Amino acid sequence: MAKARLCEDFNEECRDIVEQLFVNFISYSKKQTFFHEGDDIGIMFLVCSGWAARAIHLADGRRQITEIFLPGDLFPVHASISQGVIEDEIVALGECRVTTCSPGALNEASRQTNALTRTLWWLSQRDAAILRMWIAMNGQYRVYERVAHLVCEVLERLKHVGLGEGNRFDFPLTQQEIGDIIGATPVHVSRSLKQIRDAGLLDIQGGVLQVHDLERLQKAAHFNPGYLNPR
Amino acid sequence: MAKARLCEDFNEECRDIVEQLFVNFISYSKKQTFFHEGDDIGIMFLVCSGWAARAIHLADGRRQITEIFLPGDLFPVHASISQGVIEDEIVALGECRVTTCSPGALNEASRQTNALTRTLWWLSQRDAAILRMWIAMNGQYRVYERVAHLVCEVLERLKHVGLGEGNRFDFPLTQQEIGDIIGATPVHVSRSLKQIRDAGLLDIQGGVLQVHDLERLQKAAHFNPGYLNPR
DNA sequence: CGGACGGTTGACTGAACTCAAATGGCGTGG
DNA sequence: CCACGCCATTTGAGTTCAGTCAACCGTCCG
Repeated sequence: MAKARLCEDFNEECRDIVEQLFVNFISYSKKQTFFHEGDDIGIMFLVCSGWAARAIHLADGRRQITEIFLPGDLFPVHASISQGVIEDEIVALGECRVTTCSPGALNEASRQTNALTRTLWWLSQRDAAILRMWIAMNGQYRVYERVAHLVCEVLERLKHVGLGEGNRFDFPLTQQEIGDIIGATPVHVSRSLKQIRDAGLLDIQGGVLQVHDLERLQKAAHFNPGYLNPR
Repeated sequence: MAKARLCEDFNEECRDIVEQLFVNFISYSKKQTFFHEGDDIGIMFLVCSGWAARAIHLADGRRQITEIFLPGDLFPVHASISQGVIEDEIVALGECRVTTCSPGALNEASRQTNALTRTLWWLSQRDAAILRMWIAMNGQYRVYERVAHLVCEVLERLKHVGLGEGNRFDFPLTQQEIGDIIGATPVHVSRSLKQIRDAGLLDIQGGVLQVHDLERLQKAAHFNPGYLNPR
């Protein structure tokens, strides 16, 4: 979160307010579930480092990751349990450090600072746009295109918060988890990654992803970053 | 919208406020695009009758419908144009009558009425939950399961606003449009619908869908309505 | 009457899944 | 330090699901 510059409205003032509001630090370890017992209001999380994901557990045991949270991302956690069954959970993908804040405090601050209001609006719009794009990805794209698109999106999002320099970034996902995001089996993810690797577009080694040819990768993914910058 | 009772918080007071705020009626005809020229803020639409959809146009010409708006649904429209290309549009599916309101007026009213605030929160939570479920549908389910799930979801949503009595409702979608929602070709949608029909689960005739065996349809769809009722 | 459109059906193709086995890294415990 | 087991990944072979191409039908509308 060091040099986050999410959107145009996120200025120094915003940063200061956020840093004053989000004070409690928590660390989650790989596969640990974010949990905050029975509160109706929920609690706001801001990712400092590492990745987290929201996942749906389907009736037949399959799992779908519906959102990933990268450094700088803000999201509410409130238990989503229906008839005693956890339908919707948030889980750390690798080590993940976050800070927290009550939604009330954030709303209060937002009432007093227009730039913060607009930043929160921007974030919610962007998150919704990502959800819609993932619907399109899963509905329309081939598996290797989805893998490529995911990488492009993550890289673009990381660049918004000053990470991903040299088209290189920490990539904690297993192929199983990639499959849970794009709706494919780990076997097919492996094959698709091999295709992309063999085409010289990227490499993954030791949890670090290096994009070699961003332009061709984006073309292969039909990636257009417009949806990540709502106005 | 006659006897809408969306969530617990949507009471008589809310209904009165909404009826006072949303005064301008507009009708859109089949395939007509919702349009409101160059405003940054956007404008709020409330569906009175008929269906509308938000669709993404992908680089290769394919189309993905990412949201459908049924009677009682509230959504903002603001031009989503990047580099002169329409990426995201809202279009009528059949005849669609709506009312409009400025977001500012709605926010102002919400500041004064807690029940309205909570209703708006409930709506946004539910919409996000639907987006996430659609990601899961497109990622994990077989095409005939997706078709069944879509019907279950629509029926459940219609029942929230007092429609769908007798498990019967107006269904304006073409098979092409169903395919644009669930990520399938119209040919395969036709086959899947035939399967579902032949199993005696539902019938579509003259733009009216009749569910014959809701329980078995829900089972075939792995449908669990929990996500449509955020708390 | 003719054309456009939506829906149905068949034959074929191709993408992605399943099942299965083998590899290699990594951490734990002897 | 080594052996072992676990986990993630890779690869192969066969199957199934869904897409493509194409023909045909019915209806609605100009």
